[in-house]
Amino acid sequence: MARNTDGLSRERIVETAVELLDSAGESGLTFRALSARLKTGAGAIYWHVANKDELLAAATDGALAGVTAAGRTPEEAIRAVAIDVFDAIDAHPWIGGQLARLTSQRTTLRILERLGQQVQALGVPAEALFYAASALLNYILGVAGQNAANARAQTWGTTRSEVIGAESELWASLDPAEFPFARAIAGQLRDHDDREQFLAGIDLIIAGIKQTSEAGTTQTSESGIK
Amino acid sequence: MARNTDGLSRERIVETAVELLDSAGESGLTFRALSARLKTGAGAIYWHVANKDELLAAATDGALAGVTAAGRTPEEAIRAVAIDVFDAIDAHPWIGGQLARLTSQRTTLRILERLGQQVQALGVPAEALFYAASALLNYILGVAGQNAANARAQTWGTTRSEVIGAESELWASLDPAEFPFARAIAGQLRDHDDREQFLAGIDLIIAGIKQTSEAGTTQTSESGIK
DNA sequence: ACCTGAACACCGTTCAAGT
DNA sequence: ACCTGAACACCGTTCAAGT
Repeated sequence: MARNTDGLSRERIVETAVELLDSAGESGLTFRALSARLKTGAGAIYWHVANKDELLAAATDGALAGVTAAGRTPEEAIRAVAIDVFDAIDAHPWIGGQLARLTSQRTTLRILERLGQQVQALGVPAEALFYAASALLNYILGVAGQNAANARAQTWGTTRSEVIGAESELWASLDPAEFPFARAIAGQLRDHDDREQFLAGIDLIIAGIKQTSEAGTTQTSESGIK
Repeated sequence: MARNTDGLSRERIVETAVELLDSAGESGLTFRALSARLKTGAGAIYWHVANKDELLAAATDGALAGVTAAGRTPEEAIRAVAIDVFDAIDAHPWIGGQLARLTSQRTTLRILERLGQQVQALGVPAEALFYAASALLNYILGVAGQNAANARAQTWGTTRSEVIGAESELWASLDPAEFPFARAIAGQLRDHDDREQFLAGIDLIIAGIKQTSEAGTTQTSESGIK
């Protein structure tokens, strides 16, 4: 490593793309901006990277490479995987948008693998494994997408708590006949913590997985053993 | 209604945008294509619609206006909401991508309201309502995003089952040391039904919500009553 | 083998000018 | 009040030409 410091390389391109995404957001990554920062021509990048989608996938893949599954129990390990993904998105909000678009199947497959191994360790019967693990993955991807959308909706000077505060007031002022629920939880929206909310959802799914698999068979039986 | 058949109107613009999205996908909606179909100038649309984001939000909102919450039990009603969203995405794949981007907060708020009312009916304690309902919403949005991504990855002539079959074979051929889980469930991936998988996830979350709220307090107590 | 940079075929959006 | 359509300021991608 550390060879070829001056010449262009896929590694250096992806690295610079991440810098651009971190500092200027999704819309900041441009082949022109990228080539300017790399002091090269716009077309040169295409020698090392097929197109923008591949570049984004590589950037996402790199940023999530460190997702592990440490924990003394399967439950803890599942939470650890989820937290790793959450923290990565927190540090690089653009990851959320990419994950939700699935352009990087390799990345989601790796996360699914980590989750699935722990779901297996939970004692879930073989025929229920796929649905259980993918429920966790889809939930994580949903939160990822929302976080990215929230980050995108901000930018213009406002802080997160200002946005949440305004949204909470909006909910509190809705028509009581049509939106009783939103009104009732407006206060919880204002005071909630994103990470706690995220983990509460993970815990609900884990609880559901454990309970359903303890019950012996799922409601949709006769589908596994044939 | 049915007035102004010839003149441009927000209604007619949104309607035509949906046609374009349905027939040509997300990339098919262009102000040039739209104005050509409406036999008007590209700039005329801006008189009725602020920009493309607003147009997409209006299209998404319209396509999901029919989401209801019919069902004899809260569980059934939650499933009904989820199925309505799933079916709408199935019919108009571009909705998934929009929902995951949250450009249409009104739409997601309405879905959250429907889900939340039923979660309330489930007997969930007040301080756990927000997390429970948003877990369901985030899961639904996650699946929505994945469906949209799958639809996007297809287009080029291949059928859904061909794509799934190829992916299943890939999983089966992965390194057993690194991807034991993916290998184990490759068959389930091949044979699974998208709707059944989606509903299985909903059921897991419902089971988790019921079990956690029956237990009296959640792990994260002391946060609600103060 | 790798890089340059002009050119191509698009975008969303604006805006003077029309009716 | 509403519409026209040329123009602006961008995009991602290609490709002849260079080294």
